[in-house]
Amino acid sequence: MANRDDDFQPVEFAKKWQKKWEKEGIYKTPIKVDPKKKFYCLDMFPYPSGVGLHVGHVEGYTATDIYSRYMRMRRFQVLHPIGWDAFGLPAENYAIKTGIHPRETTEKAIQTFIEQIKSLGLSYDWGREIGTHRPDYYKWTQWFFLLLYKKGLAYKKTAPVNWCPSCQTVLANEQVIDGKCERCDTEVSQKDMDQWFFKITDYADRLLKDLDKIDWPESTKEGQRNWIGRSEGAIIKFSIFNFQFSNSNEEGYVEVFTTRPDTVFGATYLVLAPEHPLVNKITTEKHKPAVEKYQQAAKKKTALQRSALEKDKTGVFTGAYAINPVNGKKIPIWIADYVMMTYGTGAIMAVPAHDQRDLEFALKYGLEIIEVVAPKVAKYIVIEKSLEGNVERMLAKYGQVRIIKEDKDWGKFFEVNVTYDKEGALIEFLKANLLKDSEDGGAWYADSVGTTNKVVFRGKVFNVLHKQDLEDFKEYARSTGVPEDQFVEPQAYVEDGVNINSDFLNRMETPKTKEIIIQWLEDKKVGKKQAAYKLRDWLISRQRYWGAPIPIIYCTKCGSEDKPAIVPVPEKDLPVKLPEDVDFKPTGESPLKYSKKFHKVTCPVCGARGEGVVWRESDTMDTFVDSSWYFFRFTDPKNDKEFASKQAIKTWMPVDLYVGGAEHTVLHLLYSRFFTKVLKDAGYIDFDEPFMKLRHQGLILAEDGRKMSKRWGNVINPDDEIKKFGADTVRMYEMFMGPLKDAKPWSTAGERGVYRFLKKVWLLHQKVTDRKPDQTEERMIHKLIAYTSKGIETLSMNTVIARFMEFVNHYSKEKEIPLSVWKRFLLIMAPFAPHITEELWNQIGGKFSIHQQKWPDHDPKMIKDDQIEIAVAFNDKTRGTITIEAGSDQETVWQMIQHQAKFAKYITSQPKKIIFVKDRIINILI
RNA sequence: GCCGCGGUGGCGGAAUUGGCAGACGCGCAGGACUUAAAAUCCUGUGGCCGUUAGGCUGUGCGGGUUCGACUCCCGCCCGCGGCACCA
Repeated sequence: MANRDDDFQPVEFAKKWQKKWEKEGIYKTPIKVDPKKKFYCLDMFPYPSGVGLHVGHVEGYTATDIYSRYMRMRRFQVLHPIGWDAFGLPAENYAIKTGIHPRETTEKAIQTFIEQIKSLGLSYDWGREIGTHRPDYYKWTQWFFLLLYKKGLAYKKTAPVNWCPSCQTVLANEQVIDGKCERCDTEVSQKDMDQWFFKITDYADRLLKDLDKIDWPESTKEGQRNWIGRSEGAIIKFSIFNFQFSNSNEEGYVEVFTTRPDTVFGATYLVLAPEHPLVNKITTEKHKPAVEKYQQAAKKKTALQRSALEKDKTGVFTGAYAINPVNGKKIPIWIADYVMMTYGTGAIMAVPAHDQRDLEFALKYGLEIIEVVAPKVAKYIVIEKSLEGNVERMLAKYGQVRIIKEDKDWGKFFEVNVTYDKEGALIEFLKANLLKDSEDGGAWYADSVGTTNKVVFRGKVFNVLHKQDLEDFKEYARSTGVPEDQFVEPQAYVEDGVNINSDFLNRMETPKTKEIIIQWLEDKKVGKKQAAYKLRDWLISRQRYWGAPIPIIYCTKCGSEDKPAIVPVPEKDLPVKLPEDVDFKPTGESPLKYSKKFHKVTCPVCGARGEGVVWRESDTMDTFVDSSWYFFRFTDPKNDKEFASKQAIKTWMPVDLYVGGAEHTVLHLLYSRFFTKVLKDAGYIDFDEPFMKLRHQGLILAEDGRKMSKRWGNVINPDDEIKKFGADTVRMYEMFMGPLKDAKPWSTAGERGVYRFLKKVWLLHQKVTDRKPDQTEERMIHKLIAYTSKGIETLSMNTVIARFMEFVNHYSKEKEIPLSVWKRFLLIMAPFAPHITEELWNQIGGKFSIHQQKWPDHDPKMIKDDQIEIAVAFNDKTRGTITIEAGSDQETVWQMIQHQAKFAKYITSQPKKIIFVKDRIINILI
């Protein structure tokens, strides 16, 4: 049969084969699995949005599809499932607008997704499809909640939460971006509410440590590390001057967390967060009004105001004092909103000389500044014209001198590196010998990177240790006509160094000092070593309808009217189904609250019932709870006795390859790891990381280089592309665009190029012959097989496709292609372009299906050439190439070169030296 | 500010991890086929000089190591992503 241009109907035969694949069920997950040959290849399951599949989905899904198909051909048993992360706000918001039930819109969207995915020829096992919104799924989401509750990892507390006034719901910290709701960009405010939390903080250390054992992108691991935010330090107790807790005889104290216990001698005041519970107890009568006013104001501030944009530090004095445990010094206690209640102990010891924030605060309010760490070496910059005589020689007495630049007006600029013990002498010397106020700028300055609280200017040294000093300095500088923007603002010295003004710590160097002071604090029982984390417990309550209900019942009979007992729904009563009789309008409370049916319940413990006596929790769970365990469900999706059987989990987990967008760096990936660890501790599984190997797909940008967006009208819809060029083109083009992880712009012209390539493949069929391949051809296909295998395994599909193109270009120029070579080529291209290869396989009488064939072998011996072309360089410049026998030695190659006329002109004399790298290069130095 | 990633032709991107920079594709230019267009095929294509042979130069910038650097080291510049008053 002669394939011609006109016969190339990729869209048509794609449909034909898709139908046949489905009918024959060739992508069903195998039942008998050899544990050593299992492969779990997972995509991040999509939220079934009404817009349908995006080209970004196609990229990730194609990559895992190729991988799965390849592994199947390598005779691995592959689990490659898909499902729907179906709960969530968009469907509910749509319901609020239109009154259409979220389940209806969601199921419809799922149908669209299924059709789209099928039209791409992705090899999912549809028998394992799951949806988080279906009761047989969320039954187990609720089961997980109960498991966490049983293990003491789910708890309820009143807490200030992030409240989005527009979505009328609580947000997790992770969902607040720059103080705004990640979904609607509305500014988030603080609100006290009764909320359910998962105690992920219990797992902070393990979540951090276990990152070392998984193969994930470094950036993603780093993202998680930052999010967990572990810092080593100490807790130090400062007793409160003349104060006792009212309910005991114990002396009152404040605990602070610090990462710099070595600077404790420089602690000149304490700062508590405005909402710190001690504040009201210690504030003196005189200061109460100001303190309360400040607390009120702080409470009103949004997260946005309180953080980044609010640079100016504010605070008020409480009237109370604390005692610094290392020197007995009486220091004031302030409150300020630059201290967060949610981190550390909600209180700090302020060391203004060595913390930028404390320094700004201290300068503003005139608080004491004591330097306790000096840099081992300070840098001073002195200008030549500011001194008389040999400046370099004079300065050399005080430290290492280096010329950093020369200026025709000012002369040389010297940098003096002075050790801390000589710094005082240098300053004295400069004070005494500087030319003062001379017209041409007898000025000099010191930019002492270390002790920058000193500003040295025109022969005067300003020790900016107090607010007044700074003002004095500015005043003086201004009077000399220096523009305001030239002023050096004092910088706290935050680096390591040598302790000064620190009694028994003096002359010790920083990392060591920390150990010593911590030991001292522990001995005196006024402090201890401690790590602090940025990670906070995971708030999972949502005042929303379209989510899994929290399986909790409140009973006033088991508890009391004031404090109803929390009664978990017994497992046998799961799932707690979403009620139908609801109104979707957001009120700030869950719509479930207004469902009569839903609320009517009998206490499973005491059997009490009745309105206001027994009722259900009406909040639903954050959708991230649904997606924190779905990968387990895929191993056993129909099980109604367990979330998944031990056997199924043992067979398939952990996931061998997980591909998805980088936007889930912290949320989903961290929560899934947390759930996995909880399951391990509860004895359900025996591993503690769910995803062994993770890769991200990059963003696909529009043709104009911008993000695809309805607003710009530059969105590429995969459906349109499939209709125009066929699924194989779309798949292969997306793989050919560039490395999977990179962001890259779409190019319709580039897509056409891939289409042309596939057409060439199609036409190659005419040239198939029974002739046996010769040695060169045999080598070529062996190399291609080896390259393709490796390329798929490293997910560098783009270079594999480039090799395919080279191969096809080669045979397009030949008269014929041997059948045995052609067959193997079709086999290795099958994972990339499943439809066209199936069609061509069929045309040469191959057994159905090509996708069930074995991956062709390659002989490692065959991929090494025996004739090799190497570069010939003279004096480092490549002047040509020479074909040699593989493994030839230097002498042989050199002889050959001397016999070739084209190199003769370069050989002007005996070589001084010859550099020879076997089978690579020969470089002759003349 | 801190952390992470990156910077190679007109464009997307290759480069066996220190050994012929620019594979493959797009675009562009010239040519073939055609009444014409599309499709297809052939040739060329980093820059500069040269009619050719060839020469010089070239991987963000400045240094260094090396026979040899896109690749390793030091110092910068720019872009992207994340975190951000975290003590």
